[in-house]
Amino acid sequence: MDISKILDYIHQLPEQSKLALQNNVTEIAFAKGHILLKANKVESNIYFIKKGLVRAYVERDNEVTFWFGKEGETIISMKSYVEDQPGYETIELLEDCELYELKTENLRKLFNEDVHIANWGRKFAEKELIKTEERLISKQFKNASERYLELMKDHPELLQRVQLGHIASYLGITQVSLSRIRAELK
Amino acid sequence: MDISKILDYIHQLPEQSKLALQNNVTEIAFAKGHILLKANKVESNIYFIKKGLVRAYVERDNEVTFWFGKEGETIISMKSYVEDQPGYETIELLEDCELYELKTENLRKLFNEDVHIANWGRKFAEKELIKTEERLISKQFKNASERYLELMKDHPELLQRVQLGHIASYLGITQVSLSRIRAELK
DNA sequence: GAAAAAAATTAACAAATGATAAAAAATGAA
DNA sequence: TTCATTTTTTATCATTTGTTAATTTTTTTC
Repeated sequence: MDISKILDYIHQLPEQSKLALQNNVTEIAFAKGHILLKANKVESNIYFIKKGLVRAYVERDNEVTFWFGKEGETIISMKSYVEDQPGYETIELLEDCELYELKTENLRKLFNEDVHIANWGRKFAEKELIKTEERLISKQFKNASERYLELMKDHPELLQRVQLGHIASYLGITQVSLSRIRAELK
Repeated sequence: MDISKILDYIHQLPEQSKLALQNNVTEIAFAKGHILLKANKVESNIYFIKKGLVRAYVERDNEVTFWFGKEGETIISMKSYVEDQPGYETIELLEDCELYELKTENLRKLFNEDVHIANWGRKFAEKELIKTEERLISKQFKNASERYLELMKDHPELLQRVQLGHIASYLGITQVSLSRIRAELK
């Protein structure tokens, strides 16, 4: 998905504002397995995914995957981006990826100069917020197998592209539990 | 908490922009038990809490409380505010409340006219996003009693002001489970 | 302050999920 | 292809959380 489409997909922008953003973006590619972003560091770039798939995880006793990003989606260390503080997430590439890179610093400048871009940034955060809130609510009153079915319905392609251990972690259960759930559904 | 402080608390605003917002705000009060916002309706106002306490819940077989708002916080039906669609949450007043009311329509106008207000709105969504994401992650790798201890640490006053059934629901467990956890901690 | 109503706790048993280990299946490298 | 490695499944038992119902405590109302 090319950058112009990605930007508009987040929120429609006037041509001039879109160009201002595009002028600050550079293309970059990494191989599967690459760690794009490390936890506990202030990250100074954000990325848009042109092609490929990544996951965000938090490291504890085990790794907890809490987000998958694919074509058209945006990779951000929220804490870095919002509060200039070290982030809690690590981003790992699950496939070879082509990315668009944008320096946070430049984006901030644009936010202050262009009301359309400021509102575009607002829309981005608001949409992400709704998605996250819906997942939280789903986690609160659906059991593991309902959440699995929901994921199958909403993002069937993930099950083809991501190994089950990561899916299980994303659903908040162990891989063994997920295997059991899948067996029961047959 | 008065409106000027609430607005700045979300994100510092130039005096003129703050006044523009304040000019669109009216004060209003409701009694404990009042339903401020109903699920499945498009809501045309947002509210800032001057005084009091509210909860947001989703209705399923049971009620699932997923948010508490107190002095200084903002009451929004996210779906209404962001996508002009009926929201999923109902807002109930847990105490007598004094609120500041702001018409979504007027806020949208201000977002398009004033870059400072647009960025203020962006910051609001971003901060809420981080809070929600942290709760999601916490839900993903902490068990019920760890989540209870976390809530006690971060928001001890809630335990004084909110009945345990709502707390249990917020933590994603039954009230009976919460009682058991509290008994074990003694 | 007593009675009624609501909220919180306790107990017993059921169901869901976790932990560990072993086996089977799939994937990748030589 | 074949061997080694990784991923997934299966099985068993332990732990956590849910369900229901009864009891106690707290709050509200008259």
